Amino acid sequence: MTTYELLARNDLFRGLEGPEVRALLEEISYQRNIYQKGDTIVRDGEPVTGQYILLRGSVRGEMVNYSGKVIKIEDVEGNQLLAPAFLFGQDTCYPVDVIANRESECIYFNKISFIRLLQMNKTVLTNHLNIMSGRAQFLSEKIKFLSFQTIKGKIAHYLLKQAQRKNTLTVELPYSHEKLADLFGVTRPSLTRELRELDKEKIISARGRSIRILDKTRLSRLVQ
Amino acid sequence: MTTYELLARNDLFRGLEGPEVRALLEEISYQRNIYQKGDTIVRDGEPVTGQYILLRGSVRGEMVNYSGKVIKIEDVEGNQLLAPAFLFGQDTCYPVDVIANRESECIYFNKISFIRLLQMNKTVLTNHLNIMSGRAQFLSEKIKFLSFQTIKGKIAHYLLKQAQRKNTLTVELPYSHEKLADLFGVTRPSLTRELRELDKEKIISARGRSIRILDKTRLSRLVQ
DNA sequence: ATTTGTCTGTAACATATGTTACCGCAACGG
DNA sequence: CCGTTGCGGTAACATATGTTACAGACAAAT
Repeated sequence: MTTYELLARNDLFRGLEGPEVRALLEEISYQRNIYQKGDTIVRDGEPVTGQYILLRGSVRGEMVNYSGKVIKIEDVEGNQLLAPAFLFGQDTCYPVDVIANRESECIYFNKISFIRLLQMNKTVLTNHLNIMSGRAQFLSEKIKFLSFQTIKGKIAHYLLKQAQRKNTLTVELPYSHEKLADLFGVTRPSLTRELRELDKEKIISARGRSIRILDKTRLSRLVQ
Repeated sequence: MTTYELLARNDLFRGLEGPEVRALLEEISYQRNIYQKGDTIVRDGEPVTGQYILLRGSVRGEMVNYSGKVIKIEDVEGNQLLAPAFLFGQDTCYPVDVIANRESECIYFNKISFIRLLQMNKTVLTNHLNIMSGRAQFLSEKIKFLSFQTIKGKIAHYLLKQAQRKNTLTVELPYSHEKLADLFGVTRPSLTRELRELDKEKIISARGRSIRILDKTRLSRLVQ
């Protein structure tokens, strides 16, 4: 697949065909780079001078805190923008190291070129606004979530949202307890314990990943 | 002060003069509304169809959870965009009720007009990208903060950041323990207790709001 | 068929934090 | 001068959650 076809599948170019993407990119300067597993793509604290797009591969964001300990922040898989919310704004330094998990390919626009790109095409502009909005919405949701004090509160909130979205009382968890616990910011055994307890209290029926809401009223009361 | 002069001081129009703002707005349709104390400006769950700008006054965002309890999310004072990150993206419904704290004035662009505005002027476009980035950066910072598990970790992180910013070892807390505890997402007695303990361990010297970092190395180790 | 790894379930125990209540101090206004 | 108020400090106790470790179920790989 050509770079243009790959890019046409990226959210930034959603709605455009390969040839249109090609026409846009012919007017704009950019670089392509291939990184090997373990290569550092950007460093924590480095100024953000442009926009990277991960075409293929997988990278991770790592944060180093004052005491030198490394914390993985998140994985980014294939065909996405890296740190779309850090090219603009006051604090235009990368908040993390970005390191390739395996062989990965990136395309890079410097800031001026990227702004031109946004101005040249209305679709690209609205796509980018969508991406940034999506990011902020994701973060905002995550904060609400982290603010629910108890694990049961988080479970209740999560289940009620899922149930509401699909308009059903049975929820098939889309992740393992392990991943879900990460999402909730708690440990796996604690999450499992609380799920078991809700099951014992007959508020939900939980067997592994499949959960059925038995008593919506009591479940609702658990949301802080 | 005219509407144009007011808007010219808004971050969205930063870099433009009153007459330029006027020229832009003459080409674009918008509404002006005045709200009285207690009026609801937007409702939780309502679809976002355009962009509000709070010209003057003060509003608050309130969230109602499943169990009907009201939680204040944040205050927005004068001359700012309301929910700049929710006009685009998937989830284009307001996540909160927005209610006027006192008499307030808003200007409203529908989505189409707003996109036109962004396209008409490069300065406005980059300003808006800056606003949205700034929002995401703020949220991202907040998440990092909430993720530090222990209260001591939060204190350490906070103090080290303050100290670094002002390049000094003495920090005068800008808030009461009460407010700071809110910011940290913990209770006031707990925050005070931890501060006292750090003082006892001679890692900091804390007397009320004035704090002096005594052992930066050990303080750093507390950041998770 | 056996091994391997991943996932859920479980338990004992440690610990961080919340809850509630009270004290004393300083600032302030009547 | 004296009550009021807001704030920091403190303590006893309750509880939520983390830590660590292990066991069984199941699927994938060999």
